[in-house]
Amino acid sequence: MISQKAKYALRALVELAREGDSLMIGEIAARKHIPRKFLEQILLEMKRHGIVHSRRGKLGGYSLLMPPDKITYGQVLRIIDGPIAPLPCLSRIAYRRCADCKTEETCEIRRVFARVAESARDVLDRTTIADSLESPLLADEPQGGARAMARL
Amino acid sequence: MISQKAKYALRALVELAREGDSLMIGEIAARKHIPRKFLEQILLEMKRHGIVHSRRGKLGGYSLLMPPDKITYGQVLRIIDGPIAPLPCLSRIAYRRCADCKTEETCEIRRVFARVAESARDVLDRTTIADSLESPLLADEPQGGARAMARL
DNA sequence: GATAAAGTCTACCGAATATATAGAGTTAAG
DNA sequence: CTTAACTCTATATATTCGGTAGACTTTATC
Repeated sequence: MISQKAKYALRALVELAREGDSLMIGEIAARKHIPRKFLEQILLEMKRHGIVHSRRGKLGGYSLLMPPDKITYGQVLRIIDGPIAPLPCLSRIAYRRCADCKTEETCEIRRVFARVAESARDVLDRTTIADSLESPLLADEPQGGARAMARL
Repeated sequence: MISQKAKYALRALVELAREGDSLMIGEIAARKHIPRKFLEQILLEMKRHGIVHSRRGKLGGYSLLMPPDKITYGQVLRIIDGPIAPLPCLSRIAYRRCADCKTEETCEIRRVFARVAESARDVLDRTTIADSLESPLLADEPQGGARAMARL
């Protein structure tokens, strides 16, 4: 399960992309039903990672710093929730050996989760905020992969 | 990230499958470096779900109740860690609406995570304990499904 | 330059979850 | 009837999650 925080982050970014312009934090919070002070922390972190830009003072607000089709789900999730990999020894951003694992080559379960990680990245690193922008009613696949949208 | 507990469960099941016979809990714990009392709880839960069988008393021990190629990774992970789905509204075993989501049809992020869930299940529900049994050196695909192994 | 309204930063907090430990109880073999 | 296994329930401890609080800084406008 992804965290509530990550959901908030993604929805806020989608909202900023929809608006196309600067939005006040309170306005985003109200529209997406996100606790305002919590959203502050989230956007601040997005700012530190160069995803959004902010302006202070009256007439302040947040806006996207990168074009929506350059912001991937994977990027956002790694910032908020940390590694996508299901095992620390499979993480690209925060590799750690599994404490109780003698050698990775003979780990019985590593190869299985490597495939899970790979397919999760395949989706998350190719899907962008822009892909979530289209009207949900005539929603089509992100970029042509009809197979990917199959049942469930 | 999957939990430590799930890793223990999977490794213990692989060890039981390797042994092919009954094994004492202490023996499994020693071989796989799993805290003994923690493993007790795990195996008890596996027993409640019909995965393993136990015998009490002297000469007691645990053994698999199902053949290793019928025990999937997905099955074990759902018992120990709960839903595989990244969002509660995408879970098959524990569906819950996202509290802050008006309608699922218009949720901006749901469709993306539906694809992640699908591909994770694709791997986890097709891979079994038996697939982790082969010598890691001449490791090949789980069961011939070349598609499942496809690039990335 | 005072005020109001926005973002910034740091700290804290309660509840839940993760990772175990402890110990008394039950069963079965010898 | 003793020993050695599994069984069950409770407890402990640390970390994470989801959120609040409040003081501070910046900027537009009067």
